[in-house]
Amino acid sequence: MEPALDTVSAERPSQARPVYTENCPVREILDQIGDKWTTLILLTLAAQPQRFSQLMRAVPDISKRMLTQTLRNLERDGMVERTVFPTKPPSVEYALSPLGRSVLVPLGALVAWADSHHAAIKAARREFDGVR
Amino acid sequence: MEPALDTVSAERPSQARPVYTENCPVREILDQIGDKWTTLILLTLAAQPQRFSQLMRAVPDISKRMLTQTLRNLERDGMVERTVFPTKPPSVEYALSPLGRSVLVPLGALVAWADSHHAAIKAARREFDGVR
DNA sequence: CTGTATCCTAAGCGATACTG
DNA sequence: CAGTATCGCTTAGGATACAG
Repeated sequence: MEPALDTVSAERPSQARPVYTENCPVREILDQIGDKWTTLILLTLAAQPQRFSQLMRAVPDISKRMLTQTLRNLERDGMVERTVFPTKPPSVEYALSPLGRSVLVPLGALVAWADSHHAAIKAARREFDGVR
Repeated sequence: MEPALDTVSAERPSQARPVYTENCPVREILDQIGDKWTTLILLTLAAQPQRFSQLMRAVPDISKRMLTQTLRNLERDGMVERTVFPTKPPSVEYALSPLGRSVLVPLGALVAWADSHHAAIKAARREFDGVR
């Protein structure tokens, strides 16, 4: 498999080449992870498997529509497993799959970075907005 | 500063509490990193500082409008430094700041994850789409 | 060469009502 | 409880034309 990160090319050290072109699978994945809810759901499920209504409460401002949609996409990508218990009324539990747990490592690192640097970013913004 | 990751609460082990509420600074940062172009620009600048037109070539399908906008946001957040050389016609160089280089660590890890797992994801999708 | 301004479309998402 | 269907708004973002 090709390495994704086509950075400085040895043959042409002064010229960067295109990195990710249009139908790049890495782009696709990043796009989904970067959508409004996916990361939040993954982080919430990291704590423990949870039912639909628990997730609704854990992510206070998500709509049923978007929760369903996000969960379906995650299930489709093999990151989340969905289990239906035939109680009445039915209850459904969502849990991270091994793949889902594995993405949590780099994702958690990114969240940790955001948490420890958001003060610096806020300061940079004030500076920038003040200057111009 | 509070830890961002409010996962399993010790007091109420069977109940997850809300993770990130609406005006969470971590959400803001993730939203920008997760937009269509920011990560691509950061990765491209990781190779070397580059001029506007070089970036246009390096990211083949970005528009001038979005390149400008993404660079401005990154500059505003203190991740990218913009230097104007008073040549004629003017040339402008963009480079990562220390903050920009620091985010590249977790971001690079995430990209590496995406690269090494996109085959598994594609397989999961085929499975899912085939079953239902 | 490095932008800015305007217009316009497509996608994302929320609100609401309905269903097994 | 756990969804689905429909609607309509809002925003992201592409195309194009213009400017310093």
